[in-house]
Amino acid sequence: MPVDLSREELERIDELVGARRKIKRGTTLFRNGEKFTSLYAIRTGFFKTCVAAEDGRDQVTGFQMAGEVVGLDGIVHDHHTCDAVALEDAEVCVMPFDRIEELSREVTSLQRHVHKIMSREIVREHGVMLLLGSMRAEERLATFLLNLVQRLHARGFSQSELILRMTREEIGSFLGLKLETVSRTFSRFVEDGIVEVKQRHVRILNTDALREIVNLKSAG
Amino acid sequence: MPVDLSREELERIDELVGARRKIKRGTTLFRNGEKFTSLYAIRTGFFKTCVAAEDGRDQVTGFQMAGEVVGLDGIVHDHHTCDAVALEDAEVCVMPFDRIEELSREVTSLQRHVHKIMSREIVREHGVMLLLGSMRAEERLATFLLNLVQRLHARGFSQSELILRMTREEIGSFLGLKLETVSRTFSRFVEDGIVEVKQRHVRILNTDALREIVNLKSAG
DNA sequence: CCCTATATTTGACCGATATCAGGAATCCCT
DNA sequence: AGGGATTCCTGATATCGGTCAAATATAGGG
Repeated sequence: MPVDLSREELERIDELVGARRKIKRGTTLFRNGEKFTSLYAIRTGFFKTCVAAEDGRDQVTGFQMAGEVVGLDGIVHDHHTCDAVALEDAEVCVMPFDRIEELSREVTSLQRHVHKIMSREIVREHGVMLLLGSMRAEERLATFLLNLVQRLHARGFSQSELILRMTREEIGSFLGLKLETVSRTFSRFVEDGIVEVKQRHVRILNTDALREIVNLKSAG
Repeated sequence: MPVDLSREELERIDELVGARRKIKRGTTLFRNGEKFTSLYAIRTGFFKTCVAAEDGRDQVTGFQMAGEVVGLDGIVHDHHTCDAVALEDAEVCVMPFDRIEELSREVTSLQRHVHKIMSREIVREHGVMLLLGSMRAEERLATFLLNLVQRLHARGFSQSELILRMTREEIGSFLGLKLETVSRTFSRFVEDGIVEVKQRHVRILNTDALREIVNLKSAG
């Protein structure tokens, strides 16, 4: 992860990373109610996090990929308040949180880094709230695709091609839509020549059209 | 704020609180794009925070009252990414963030406290995502009222009576509804004898009914 | 204390998304 | 490679909340 660190600082931070842990597709890294001990840096694989209401409803709160950190929800109450589920076989670095706190008292840049990670998550969630609170189905899906492809691109993957690791239902849960609406909206994008879709394989043919869908609507 | 601290630690933390600042109703504590310098602990008054999309749409991301902290969004990019607007004349403690970081390297309990505040905000936002993503209008408003009254009660106010500091439009923005829907939903609650509403003054007559509305629906 | 801007309520109608249902494609395990 | 389960697509219909419009109430500055 990109922080400016001296050699010595880097060595200190190596102490922080405990075991690695492999997570099989479909299994959980942690679950709502479990004791919080560590943050997890995703090395490989793809996760979703979701919260559940008492009545069984549940809401995907995010999708996380290599280089991202999960587990921040557990800090407040020493217990996790959401589930982290691997959508494909994955590997994470386990970073015991008391070690993180200890080290970040000594290594200023680590302290700063931890704060930024948490703040980034807060800002990301603001974006999701904007999406859920004010966008229409097409805008939500377009926003979702642009966000995914941008994050993948930052990791060296294609700007225009991606494989969805999640089902239509999971996309729908994240976007506040039913899976049928997700499917129909994909179909409309295909009709309009904006994307090609073969099941989980998506190729973006017209990125600008997606951007327009996001920005042009409503109060535009 | 409730942390266990020694006398000495308390004195250190006093250093942290810089000036107080008064914010007139309708004016902003900080704005999207402004340089981030400080977190703000609300002493008195009531705020909303909102994010804006390029096209002018905007989304209220939360309402904050005495004892709560605003400004966490600014940490990632050293600039704020939302507006904090006072909904009534307010006063805040300005806490320069570099002082916070400095002190929390020395005072473990402060470090822990800062982490918890950020994690709490993340968890709160998960709840909002669940609301926006999966609840119907009545459930959203019931959840909103229960949450507000619970927070007010924790501050020594009534469990059943509250004064809304925000407009129907702001409630609607927060809940992902139009103001007309908020108004109509209030009216339905009144018809059903669940609440009394006189403009901004709300009296909850049947808390359990509100709880049922939240829990009983959908997958219940 | 009045006056005007702002906020709220309510009605009628519309449209986007949900719901229900059936069938097709695909994946994954054996 | 086969087969069953899961996922996905699409159509018909229902419904919730949005939109447009107008009347009323209220707050707060002058």
